[in-house]
Amino acid sequence: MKEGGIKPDVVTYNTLIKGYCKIGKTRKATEMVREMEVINLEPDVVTYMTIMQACYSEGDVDCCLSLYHEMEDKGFQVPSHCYTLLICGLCKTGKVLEAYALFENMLRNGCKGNKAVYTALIDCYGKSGNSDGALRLFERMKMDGIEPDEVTYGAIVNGLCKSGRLEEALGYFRFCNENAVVVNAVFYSSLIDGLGKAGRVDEAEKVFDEMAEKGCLPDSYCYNALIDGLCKCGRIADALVLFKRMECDGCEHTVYTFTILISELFRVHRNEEAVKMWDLMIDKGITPNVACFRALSIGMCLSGKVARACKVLDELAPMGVVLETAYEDMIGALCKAGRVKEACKLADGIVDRGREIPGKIRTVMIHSLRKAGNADLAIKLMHSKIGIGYDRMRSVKKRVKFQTLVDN
DNA sequence: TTAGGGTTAG
Repeated sequence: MKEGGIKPDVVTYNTLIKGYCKIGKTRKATEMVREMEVINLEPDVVTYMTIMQACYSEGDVDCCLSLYHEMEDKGFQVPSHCYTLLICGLCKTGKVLEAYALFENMLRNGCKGNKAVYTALIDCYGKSGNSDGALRLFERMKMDGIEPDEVTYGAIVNGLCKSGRLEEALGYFRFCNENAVVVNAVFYSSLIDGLGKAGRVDEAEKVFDEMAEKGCLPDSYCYNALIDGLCKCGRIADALVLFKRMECDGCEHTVYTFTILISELFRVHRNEEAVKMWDLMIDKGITPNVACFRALSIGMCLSGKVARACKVLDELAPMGVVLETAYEDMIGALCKAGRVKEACKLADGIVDRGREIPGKIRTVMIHSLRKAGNADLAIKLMHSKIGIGYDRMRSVKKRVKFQTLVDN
């Protein structure tokens, strides 16, 4: 800064930092804080909160925590919103105990709980299987003078459904209907999913129809939950009808829709239709993920089409889709089905083509055999030279193949 | 002339 020029103050820096955060340059924003310290300009609460907000948006809870500790060390008055971000961040990552501890801190330091914090905590308790804890927080929230809304009720119902407490979930649904709490599609999808998973798909269908009547359009979550429920009850024909209707109603199919149907079609041995589903998905430009390919590859492997599964996987790479655990899933599925010979053949093929490090495939084979209850072969593999001692400079022929494990 | 949060999936 030039002598006699106007020196930037903390507000100038905060504005600049906010700008960097806005364009996603959080690191640069953090560097600005160090720059401030160099020119003896103290960052203030707004500085910290601006960066913390950016870290929160990026899902970096550790960064939020260290900023919080830095604020505490400096003796700053920690604002309520800081606790909110930390608690919500911890809840998102499933750290229910840490989140609750911070909630206690928040209250101890004179801040009041709010809707977001209570809802996040209720959701986190529910997801960790502690619905009673969630309900206790729900009561405390009301005692605290904070009115639960459709999001809070959504979290409560989702938690209850996930722990099989359907009747109580339905009770809250009735309560909302009777007390003018207009529930949203998220709420409905949790309920439809819960009913479907509990084998009460008729009721799930009723709820699905009811929501449209009430002016709440079902979204892809609702469709997928009902399609899944219909499949689980063996009503695949109805699931396929709904699959068609979904598109007609203007609701996009998702990778979840296809995964549900591909799994189910393979399960009932309608293998070619399952493969057609996959092709349809690719044609529609929907990117498969690990779980979707797992459904396809396991189905193919168990119907004797291991090479075909490998071919599909190879076709994905040029599309920019890299599925880390694809081979592990296939080897695991074959071992689980007792088809160790095919698993070994697959393992050799993967290594022969240089697709994976031999040592990794060896570990996968040992784990898969053990998991499938075939401890004898797992131990035999462990004490053998199979799959190790191979490098690219040597002839592939010298390597001991996985197949020798089951040859004699 | 600066910081703003919560719920749904195979």
